[in-house]
Amino acid sequence: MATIYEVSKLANVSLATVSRVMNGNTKVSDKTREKVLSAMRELGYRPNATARSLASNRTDTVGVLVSELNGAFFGEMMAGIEQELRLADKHVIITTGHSEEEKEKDGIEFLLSRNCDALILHVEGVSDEYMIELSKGKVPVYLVGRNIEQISENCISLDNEYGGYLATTSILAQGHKEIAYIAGQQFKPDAIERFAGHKKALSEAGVELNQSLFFEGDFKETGGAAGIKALLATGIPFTALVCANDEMASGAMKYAREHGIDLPKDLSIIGFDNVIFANYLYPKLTTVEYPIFEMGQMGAKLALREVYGKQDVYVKQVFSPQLKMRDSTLPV
Amino acid sequence: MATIYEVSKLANVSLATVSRVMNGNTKVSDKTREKVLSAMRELGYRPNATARSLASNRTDTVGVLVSELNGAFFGEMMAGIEQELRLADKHVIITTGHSEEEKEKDGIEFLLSRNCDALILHVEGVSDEYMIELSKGKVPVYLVGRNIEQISENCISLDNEYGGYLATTSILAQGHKEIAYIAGQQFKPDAIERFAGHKKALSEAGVELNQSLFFEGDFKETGGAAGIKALLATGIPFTALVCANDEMASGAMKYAREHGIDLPKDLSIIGFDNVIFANYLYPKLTTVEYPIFEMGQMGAKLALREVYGKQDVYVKQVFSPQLKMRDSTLPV
DNA sequence: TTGTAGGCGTTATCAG
DNA sequence: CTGATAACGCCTACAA
Repeated sequence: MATIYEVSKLANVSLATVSRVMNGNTKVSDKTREKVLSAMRELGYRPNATARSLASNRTDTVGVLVSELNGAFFGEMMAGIEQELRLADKHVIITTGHSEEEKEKDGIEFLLSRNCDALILHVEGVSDEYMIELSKGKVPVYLVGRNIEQISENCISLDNEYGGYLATTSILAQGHKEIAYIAGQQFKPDAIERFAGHKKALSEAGVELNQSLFFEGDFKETGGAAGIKALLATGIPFTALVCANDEMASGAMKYAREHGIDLPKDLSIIGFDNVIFANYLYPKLTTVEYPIFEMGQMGAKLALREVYGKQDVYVKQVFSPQLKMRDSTLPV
Repeated sequence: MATIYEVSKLANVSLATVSRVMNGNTKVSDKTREKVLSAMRELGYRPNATARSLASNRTDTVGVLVSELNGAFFGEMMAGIEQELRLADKHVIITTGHSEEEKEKDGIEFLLSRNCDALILHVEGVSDEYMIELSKGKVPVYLVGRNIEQISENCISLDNEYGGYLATTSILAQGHKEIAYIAGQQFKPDAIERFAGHKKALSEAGVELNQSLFFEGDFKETGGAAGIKALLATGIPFTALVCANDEMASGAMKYAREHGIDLPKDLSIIGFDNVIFANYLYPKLTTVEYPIFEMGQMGAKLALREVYGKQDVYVKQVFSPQLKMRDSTLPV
């Protein structure tokens, strides 16, 4: 593989000049540039990323951590991040945290060990304090899908509480009063906030929250099925079921149908996220849209602007959820 | 950040010895090792991955290219790859090819520019010839989900034709004779092979293939909807619909239902892949299982064995699909 | 605008 | 088993 040295010899210029042509920072005369470029072509020269990193102290690599690589939600998020970064010629190195504190920390360490220029994280297990501490480190850290007051300038977040509020409000507007709820793990900020929105909507409407109709799920299909099973087992009637995400809603729908519940007539179900398959379920799932693709993009843009000095990229940091009315909810 | 140099000074040994302790290849006396290790601890030393790469000509990084980052299928594949590689302390850098020849080539270039130690690809747009040529290069290339005869020792693949055969055979076994087909893009090997299996099953059963009941989709929900729409528009009756993947099946199901078709009574639909949501559709989708998570793992293992010299890892290269009988297909 | 020279932090090759 | 020392390929003051 040709090195910069051979190029400089062939082009009859110094190493520095070749470097300048590559990087385009400094001025180089057109004639010189041409000489260099043609030498590069002739040798099929390709810069060595590693050497470049060592000398420049930049790797052009952004580390990304998500809870899971499968799952519709994270897929969209990664797609948004990758698209943006790739356009800017930055490499994405990816790893998972599985929503567990220790694994998330390991994952972050793992990314840091690679000398990433920046980190974009979707973490659910680690504490705010940990993140604040991490942010003081040398490597800039950006958070997608989570807002931490003290480092909010590094966060891209959704107003989850409002989303939860929207969901339940729409259910209430359809006249439901007996409403069950399947939540996400209550250590996850998303889950907590959505549930807070739910409670707020109820209280505003003067509807009492029935603790027996609350189930803590896990944001997965199976959790949704387990949830509705438990809720039905209470024997307490309910006409609507609010799920903290679409996966659980789909699990609940499946279970309900298998147990003779006629959807949506007997039971209205609403989800959260609006992942792609929500629209392909039957009945089509009413849900709250979480613009995670765009939020992923924004996380990437934030990094591009702050770390790589891309000026004038617009970054929106706080997103608002939106209700997607479909067929899985019906007036009581 | 402490460097190896400071460690060597504190431990009173040479750079080389510190390096040996880190890498554990060469023998170092226990006493020396302890000295070095404690010096490392004291300084909070962490090796610089970049410098290490430059000197060793290894990056401990594997480049992965998939068509899309969203999508249930690719999510599983990446999860399998990442899990395996992470366990072996290898970093995964990921990018997309969007099933287009040029973009795939760009993506591969992009990964190569990062000096990956190996590439694991799921490519659909590039030709066999291109891949064979690429394999002659310096960087080992492994293919998941595609088999190319000349480089089959680097491939992890599924017997797609058999899968297609299985699907249609199961439909025929239920007495269907009027069978429509929604295929994937006919430049993609998967799509071609599955369809070949379909034809084989038909011909074995003495059922004639009706060209008018063939539609070339795009492996996406929307393509499935467009497909069934076109098929219905022919006016030719059919009692079963074979889709080349689950996404299209789900799109077709949605469209069918919206147009008054009673599933599965009026129409049996079968998919391919067995992505997670197949089981949450209504009716639950009969499909052919594609063990892509495991295949991703195998791709990673192959790389670990061949590139990183991990002995004795067992690698299975050819997988067999399996029929998943569910509720979306019914005897005629 | 261009060239020179000293790093960047490790690994690897030799000796010892 | 351990130590010097030259790479590794490029960047970046600084000088010209």
